[in-house]
Amino acid sequence: MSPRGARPSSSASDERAATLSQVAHEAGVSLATASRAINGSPDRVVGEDLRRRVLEAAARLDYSPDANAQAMARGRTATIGLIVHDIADPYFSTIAAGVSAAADEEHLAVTLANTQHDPARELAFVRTLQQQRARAIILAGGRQDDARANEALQAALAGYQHRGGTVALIGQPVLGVSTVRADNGRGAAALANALLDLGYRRFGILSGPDRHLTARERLEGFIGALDAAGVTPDAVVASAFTRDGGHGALAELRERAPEAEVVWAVNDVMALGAMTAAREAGLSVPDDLAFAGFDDISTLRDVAPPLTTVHLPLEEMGRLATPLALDVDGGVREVTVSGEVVVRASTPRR
Amino acid sequence: MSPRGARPSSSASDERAATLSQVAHEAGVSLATASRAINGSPDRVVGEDLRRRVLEAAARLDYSPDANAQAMARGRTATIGLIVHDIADPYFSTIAAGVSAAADEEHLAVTLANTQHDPARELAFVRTLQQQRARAIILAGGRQDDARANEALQAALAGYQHRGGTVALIGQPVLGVSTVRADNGRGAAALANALLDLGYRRFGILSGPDRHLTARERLEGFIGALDAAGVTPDAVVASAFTRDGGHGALAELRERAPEAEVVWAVNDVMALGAMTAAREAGLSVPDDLAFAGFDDISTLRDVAPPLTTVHLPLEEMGRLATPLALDVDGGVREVTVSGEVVVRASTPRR
DNA sequence: CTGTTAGCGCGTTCAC
DNA sequence: GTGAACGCGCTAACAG
Repeated sequence: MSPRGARPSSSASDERAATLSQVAHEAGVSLATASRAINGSPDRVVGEDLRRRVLEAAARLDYSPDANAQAMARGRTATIGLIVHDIADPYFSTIAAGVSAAADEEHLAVTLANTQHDPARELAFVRTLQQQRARAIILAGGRQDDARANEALQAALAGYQHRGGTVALIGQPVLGVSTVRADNGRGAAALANALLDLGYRRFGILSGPDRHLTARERLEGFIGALDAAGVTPDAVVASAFTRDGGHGALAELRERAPEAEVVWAVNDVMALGAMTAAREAGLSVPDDLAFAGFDDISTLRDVAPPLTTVHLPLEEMGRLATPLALDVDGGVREVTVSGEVVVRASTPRR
Repeated sequence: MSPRGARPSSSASDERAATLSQVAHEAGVSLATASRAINGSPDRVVGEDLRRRVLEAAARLDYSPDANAQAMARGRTATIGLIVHDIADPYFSTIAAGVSAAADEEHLAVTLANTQHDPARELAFVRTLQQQRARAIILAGGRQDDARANEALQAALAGYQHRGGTVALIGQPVLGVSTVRADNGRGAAALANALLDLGYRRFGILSGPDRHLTARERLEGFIGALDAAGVTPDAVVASAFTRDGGHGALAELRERAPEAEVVWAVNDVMALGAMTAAREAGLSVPDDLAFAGFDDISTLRDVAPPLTTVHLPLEEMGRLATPLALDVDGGVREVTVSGEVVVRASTPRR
């Protein structure tokens, strides 16, 4: 193996990185001075000359501070944990992009945890992040109305917070921590009204799991608005909150609501899956059946016909969650973003 | 604030977590014994009785090992870094899901770095991950043929490796490290032949940036196959390797290749963007113009008409990269996955 | 402004 | 088997 890469000008180049004390030695100053020069604490009080000497020595040795040692000495890390249900889902990957961008600005590293929709894994990740002493945890994704799971999670988060960690949620504030939430009910109601305005009267609804709070909020908002207009949906079919959930549930919906003019799914991926299923069944969209969703994931830009939905600023939500999560002053805050109805060609006027 | 969460049975419950030595004290054993009992080093030589006492004490104190301290003492972390161009792009988020799953199995945490297509940021992340002493780094995304940027990156990676870090790429092996690569040339050629078989003779091509190696490999494979059949593309238009790149470049392609029967873009997101642009221009897909892509991102499941493409096992590629990245024995290995042509309705027989 | 000295929490030699 | 002591690399008092 020929030696490659950086080559310190002096002495032996070990397998391991140069340490601060080596830098200090090389610069002929004390450890403390080297530390101050390189880090420049709030009190940037190192003589310009020494400071320069240290920096040069560091460059010469290709010094790279050890974040673990710093974390240890400082008592806190520069890491933020992000827990999502499924990073491959555009909903979450967009949120992740937002969190990542915001974390970047704060010079924080992001540890990604992908639960694959498994509450047990979610719990395990909270513990792992606690071990890493992550400064904050952001939990993205709607909660379920599952007392046991929520209690376990809440206990784990409480333990984490008890030790100085801070937490934010993107979803529902059921856990007593700061939360970025979407005004699901209002958004869904607005969408329902928009569809009514367009002339739709026969609705088939693909709801998520009964206990999924986001699904429930949206469903209630939507049905409430229909109700106010004296309209009752032909059928409401529950399924998983995923693309495949929507895809698989369409057949039942058609059976139970053969007269439906429009199918509304509680999120976009479900709507897309259902739309595909409709096509597979030989239907034409939107002529035979119209479709609408919720979220406005970026994927929709290239879907035909363009899907009517409720726009949520997903990346922004990820961004917003970051300062909330980092907020140490213990206040439980709540930020609500509102959804905006976007009518597109998947729901033409009737 | 009412105290909530875990409550140690004994003494005061500090703001900070219980330490191993507290556990040792609580259990009436030495620090060393506690360490061995909880960790069970290769030499699991702690009496069953003591072991039990320690574990109980740990549970009572709600002990949570400090990963930073462990990393420090052990000399290595349990973290793997993942650098991607854009986590919101389905191509990368799917790879990320694969990496995440594989890392999970190895009990490694994943630090996510999102470069937003900026080489400078990429470099910065390599440094950050080095500071974190991440055990390995996975760089996903095709390289550019940019000597300066590549050299800088290569130097940074070499420094990282010099200090014991290991690296793997998902893309091209231009950096002298282990790589998971797709057989882009062969896949593209197979696609070209499939399109020829379907009766297409007039091709409009949306290539990526000239210096983008993945784009180039695919382009060359495709054109080579056309060539062998005595066919020359009507036009090749370069653009960004993104959805918007494809979307924006379609107009020029139509201008330069008005007779084209099919548009092939070097990746799916570009093809989708272009397809949308075609529709916006009033064309019907695939009747007026057929489309094909490359990658088979999951998004395609719900696109209409279904897009013909070359399937790449993206999640699997992320999975495969993980052991490669972790491989300490210094061998530069290369794994090639092959793409499989998938003909769908976006390219009907002519 | 700069240097000395304690730790941070844990793994790991060494002795016993 | 178990315990005592050292060190990982760095920051943060505390002195000068």
